[in-house]
Amino acid sequence: MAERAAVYSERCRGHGLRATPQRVEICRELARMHEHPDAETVCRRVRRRLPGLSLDTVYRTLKTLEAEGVIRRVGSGGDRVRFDANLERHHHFICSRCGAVHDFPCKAFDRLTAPRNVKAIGVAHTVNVEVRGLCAACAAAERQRAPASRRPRSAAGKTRNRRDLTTG
Amino acid sequence: MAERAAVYSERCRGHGLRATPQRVEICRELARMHEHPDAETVCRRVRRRLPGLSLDTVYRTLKTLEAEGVIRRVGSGGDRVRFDANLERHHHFICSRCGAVHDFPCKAFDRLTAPRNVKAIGVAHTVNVEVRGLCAACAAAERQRAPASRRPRSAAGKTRNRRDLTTG
DNA sequence: TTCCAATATCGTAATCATTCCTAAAGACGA
DNA sequence: TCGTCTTTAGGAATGATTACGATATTGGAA
Repeated sequence: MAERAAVYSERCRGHGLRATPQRVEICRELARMHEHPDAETVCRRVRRRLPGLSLDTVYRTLKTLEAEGVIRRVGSGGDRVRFDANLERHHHFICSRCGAVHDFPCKAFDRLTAPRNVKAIGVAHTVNVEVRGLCAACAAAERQRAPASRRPRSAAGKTRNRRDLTTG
Repeated sequence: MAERAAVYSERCRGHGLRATPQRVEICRELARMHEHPDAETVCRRVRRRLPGLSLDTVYRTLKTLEAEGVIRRVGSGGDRVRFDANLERHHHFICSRCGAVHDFPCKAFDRLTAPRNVKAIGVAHTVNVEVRGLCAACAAAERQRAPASRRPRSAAGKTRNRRDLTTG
């Protein structure tokens, strides 16, 4: 545990950042969470150790870590930004109806490398696969809505309550 | 031209949606644009034909089209959501520094299919690859900032001006 | 063709995540 | 120890997105 803190201190310094307790604890918490937390969730959880932590600091730190390539954003979300600090390679399933993001592992996808033509665009660091479709819940709702026939005359998707649907 | 409108009318009705002129024109404009426009850009362009178009309608329509799987969001963006209506298969390069999104084609990636374990999550529709790294501009800026040494003591990325950096 | 209920649109106001501000205090690293 | 970077507090501002009430339009039935 104590060693872990040292690990993240080193990581910060390696990126030319001061290893403040706030940054270290935010990093530790991110590494521990395998969900896709938003800034407020991170703040809430880190506050258990650093009660005075300000939300502003969390936003600043997350932005910094993203720019350094330590974490990444996920979900193409509209309402709130979510982050992914899962360092193991994994891929994403995104529900185009409710916006939920689920991780899944895939050895075959892990082996993919960027093709040559991306050199013209920039320097590639990571390659990940994004699968889109309907999550189980939305697919069930879809079947419910149109059991066998084609169209129930009304009631399109009503895409409300997009928040808090993202799970790990 | 006139036929095109009919095509999109049909497409709307095929999804159980009323074929209003607003929707039809928004669809046509999206199909024509191979960039990754945000809602406001779409609105601005469609207003050349439908001057009274409200921004609210654009937002609603984009959300509806996304839920129907006709278009998708891109970029994991924080500030504004951008959409991708490019129906040909292609993949994305995302700069983790400035957030720019670039398309690139790749036959090998086009052949990918969702692995079996996603069945537990939901029903897959599309598979796309996301490459992350530094775009040419940001990579150049990085070299400039730290020509040979390691760290210029200060000045982290300063991720400002994230907007309008997304190109097609 | 005309009518009607369901739906979509408009214009504007409200919402809400995110960022910025200042000053003061604290902490890191050399 | 010192200088500089960071954080805090506590608002306040920003700006994209969405909700709201009134009005207009659509698609199918009479």
